[in-house]
Amino acid sequence: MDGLARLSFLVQSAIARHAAEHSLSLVQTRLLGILRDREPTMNELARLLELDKSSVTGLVDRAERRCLVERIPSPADGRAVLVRISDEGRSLVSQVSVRFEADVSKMLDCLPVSDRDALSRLVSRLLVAHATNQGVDLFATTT
Amino acid sequence: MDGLARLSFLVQSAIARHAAEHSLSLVQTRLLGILRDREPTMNELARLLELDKSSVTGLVDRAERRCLVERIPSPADGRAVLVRISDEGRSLVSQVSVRFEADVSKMLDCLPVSDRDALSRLVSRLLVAHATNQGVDLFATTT
DNA sequence: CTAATATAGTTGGTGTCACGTACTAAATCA
DNA sequence: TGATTTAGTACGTGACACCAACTATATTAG
Repeated sequence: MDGLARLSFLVQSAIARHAAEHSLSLVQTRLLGILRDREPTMNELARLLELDKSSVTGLVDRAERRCLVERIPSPADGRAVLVRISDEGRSLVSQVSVRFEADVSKMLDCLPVSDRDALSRLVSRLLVAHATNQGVDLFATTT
Repeated sequence: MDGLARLSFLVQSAIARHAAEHSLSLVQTRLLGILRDREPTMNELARLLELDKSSVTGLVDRAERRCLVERIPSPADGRAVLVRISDEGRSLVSQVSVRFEADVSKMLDCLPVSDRDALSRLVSRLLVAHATNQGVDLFATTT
């Protein structure tokens, strides 16, 4: 299934294109996307992004320099830091997201509605399937 | 349709994981994937990868240093250079591709066969749809 | 309660990757 | 033939990713 790979490159480049309109990189956009509904520690962020923790330090540094996110000392753990998205960060990522979704809709326009629903259902199911596998993987690798 | 974005990150990270087993980056792998059935000039390569031509120089430099590709002077144009994949490059990319496809099949295992076919059909159709749009875009921008 | 260990995060060094600009050489146009 | 376009490279900069080493806080053992 080579098609999935090619589709993923298309999707990524669409996101990157809209992100670039706001001088955001793909990774910065992904960071902000994750922070929309979470306030994780650096460590959790590294796990969510599948990055080394030292990579996350630089990522958050650059985002913080642009006032897109904020480091908050964790009240629960003196070592830990919570990362919180700023209003500006939230605004930027939502603009990118809106434009990207417009792109996707346009691309889906050529499909009949029933196919669109089918696709949506299949994609969700794949994500769920992966999430469970991921759980297993994590369990396996951390043991 | 946030799902498509998340799926694309999953796919990319799966490819990256298998590529890393052979010390290949995602971009290097993509380069080799493109070269499997083509022998483009640097310029065409830049268009295929949607990169600046100066970026392609470095990309091919690093691949050539590892003997994964070869620069061939174009017989038709004294300025141009053709990029050809080597046997080793072909072998590496095919190994990555095999493992990735195994991943995908495993992920698809939890879907009924009819859904798998449906997904495959939908993905192909999206790619075709995009290709035509892309064609239009290219026509528009190059005119 | 202190000493050993584990954990959270940063720092510094290296390499990949992407871009813009400036350049060389070959092709094309006038 | 002289001017302009085109293919590719060189160089400088910055984002990004990793590893190894380090600091500081937490946790655990004795």
